[in-house]
Amino acid sequence: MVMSMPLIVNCTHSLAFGCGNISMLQKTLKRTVSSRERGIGCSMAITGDETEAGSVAAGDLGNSQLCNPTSNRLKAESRVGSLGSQKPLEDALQKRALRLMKNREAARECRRKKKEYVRCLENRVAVLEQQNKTLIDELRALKDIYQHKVE
DNA sequence: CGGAAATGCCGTCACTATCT
DNA sequence: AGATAGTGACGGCATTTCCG
Repeated sequence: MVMSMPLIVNCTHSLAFGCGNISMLQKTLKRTVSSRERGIGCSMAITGDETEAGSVAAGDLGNSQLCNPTSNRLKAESRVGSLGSQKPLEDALQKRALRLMKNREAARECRRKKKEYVRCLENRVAVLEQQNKTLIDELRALKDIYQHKVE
């Protein structure tokens, strides 16, 4: 799978819309644009052996779960169910709960991997900077020796 | 010391690539 | 074609840092 990483990972979200339908629409529109605008990326393959066990918080449920318990999709699913018996509704709800749970775990894993990837890159930068420093010193020493021989 | 800004983490949604 | 996994983007909340 081809993955792209934004160059700037963190950003502060200063605009605060609610959790209602309008905000969801705005969110969706904004997302659709922004995800296509992004052209620059870098592959997220971890090539180093500098791995580290990520500190993943235990799965306590967050706040935003309470924010929008009935999304548009759920409502649509519920509508389908309400036309017939109760069973399809239950199935839809169960299916949604399962999907959310899986996605929650996937997101956790994704973040863990991303952090590990960033750590690897940082380690690599540190190693390369050290190597660069060493090589510069070596070059300086050799130049020095050469200078003395010429004289 | 209190409020604002910054940062970190989380859950969710939308989208895409891949699998079956 | 539908199911699934992975991930970017977003908003919300908690905590930390900064500054008047």
